[in-house]
Amino acid sequence: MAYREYVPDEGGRTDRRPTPTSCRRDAPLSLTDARPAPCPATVRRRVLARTTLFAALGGADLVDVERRFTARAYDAGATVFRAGEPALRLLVLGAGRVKLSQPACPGTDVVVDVLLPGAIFGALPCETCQTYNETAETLTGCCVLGIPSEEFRQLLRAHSAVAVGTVDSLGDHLTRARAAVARSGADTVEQRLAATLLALAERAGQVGPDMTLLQVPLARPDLAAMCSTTTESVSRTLSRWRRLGVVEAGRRWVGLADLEALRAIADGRGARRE
Amino acid sequence: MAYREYVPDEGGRTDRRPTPTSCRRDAPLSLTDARPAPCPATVRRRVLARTTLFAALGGADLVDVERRFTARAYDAGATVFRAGEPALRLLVLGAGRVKLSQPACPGTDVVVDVLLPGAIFGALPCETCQTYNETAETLTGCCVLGIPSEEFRQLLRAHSAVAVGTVDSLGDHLTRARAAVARSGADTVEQRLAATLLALAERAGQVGPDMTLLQVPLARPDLAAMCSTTTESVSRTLSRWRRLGVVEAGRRWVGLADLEALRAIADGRGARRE
DNA sequence: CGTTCGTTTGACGGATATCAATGATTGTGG
DNA sequence: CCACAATCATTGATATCCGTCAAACGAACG
Repeated sequence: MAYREYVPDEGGRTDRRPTPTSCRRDAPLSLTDARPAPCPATVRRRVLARTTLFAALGGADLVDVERRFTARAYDAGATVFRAGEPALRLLVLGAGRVKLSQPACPGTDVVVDVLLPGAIFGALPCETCQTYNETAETLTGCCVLGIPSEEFRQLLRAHSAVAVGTVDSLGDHLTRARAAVARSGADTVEQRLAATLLALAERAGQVGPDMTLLQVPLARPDLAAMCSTTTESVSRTLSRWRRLGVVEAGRRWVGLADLEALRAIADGRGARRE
Repeated sequence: MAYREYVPDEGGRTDRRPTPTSCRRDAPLSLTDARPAPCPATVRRRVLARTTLFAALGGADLVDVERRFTARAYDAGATVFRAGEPALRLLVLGAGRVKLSQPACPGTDVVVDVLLPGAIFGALPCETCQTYNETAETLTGCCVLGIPSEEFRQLLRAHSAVAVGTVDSLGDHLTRARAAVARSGADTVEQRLAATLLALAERAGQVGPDMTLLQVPLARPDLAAMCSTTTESVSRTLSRWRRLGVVEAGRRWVGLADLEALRAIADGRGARRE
């Protein structure tokens, strides 16, 4: 993992015992209620230092780089930018979770990625990107660092370490995006959803005694938009898996109880027997 | 477009008149029969100079960079590397067309991108890429330039212009990959196929008097693997569109006759009436 | 001329999108 | 503190797109 959370995890809140009166559980995520984190300079520097982007940067350079970024805090559910708006700033996610979605057929959006702290997004340096290609919405309270895209290009040229870091970061994003394309090729909803959840667990899974909890507060429509399916199908599938003991899930959270079974499902072997 | 073909287009062969005895036409692509192009040093340099990667590089630097690359020619249908093999070399496509595919559910591959000259592929610089994530196969005769990935990292650090170019190139690839994710979210095969063809036309469309010819020799299974569907569905859809006068298509080639209609289809308005 | 590959077309069944209604949870304002 | 609204999640019934199986056809190649 390129980056470890700097926000205290509020450890205690992870006590999930089954509420007897309900098949659901209290949302066990430690992120759901994260308030918009303020980003003082020292925190900013720590955040940047941990990103793939600026990992290779020395102390003095880091300060120089940090100075150019401005920070902004967002509530959960806020829109950072919208697809089609002029792309002015390159952003680095300091804390929280952000989802990137693109409009597909009018009316439906597809979630192309979920970002963890350290990710770069917004006005990526590329040839013909005058406008944002995606819409960025916060899934939790977030701290976002930003820099005018022009200025970032200067940084690239000035600090070769930044350029190398950016290359690495973009390489990761590209790898992940292509994996998403491959995932979306699976023919059944079961396979796509299983693969999507496993990929999320890889990046944002909090391993617990009886399940791996996805530290991303995704609602059913979000999951649907990641799997090219509908809210209802996601719900049905999760219910079925819950009955089989493969996952646990509630309002805006999912935990993976049986990773091996999910892998089997993703590969087209196993599951489904109603 | 970041790059213009350096292989002579053999212009004359584009005379496609409808063969009366058949609904198909002679393959009108000027690439299908491209023999594996030899890549002498001067050509190599010209190729590299035109890529986004090395666009900003000065003359002396360019020579230095070029010297480190080795060239190799491939026949059409050759495998450059396979997913899972140790990722040793970063490659730059000099001439021809390459498709990248990832194994999805066992047995089915998904085409995650089609590469044009100038594209980088293979061992992309990213954090944890020990093995190739995709399989690269040539769709035409190709000239491929390669460099050990370690050596490329040195290049990145040594020439900041290379690093900036790489960032731009990766940004383009990422943009395209995310667009592919969004495309694959459309629910009907018609929409996905239309969007895919339009995206291809944008990059590799040769505009003619009565249609835009896709200069990529994609077979039906290839198109199917780009749209997450089956050969049969692609064939049926193309046949329907052919009857409506929206496209023309034959063995390993597709021409778009009515772009506006295709856009309407991709957006979920229009088409289908058998 | 025969073989092979790429493509086309048909028939059928199943997975899933769609429509619709209910239930659970959260937050708000009285 | 409670009632209400709003959001999110679940479940059912139905229609249909499309994946699967099967077969035939045309083009290319030796």
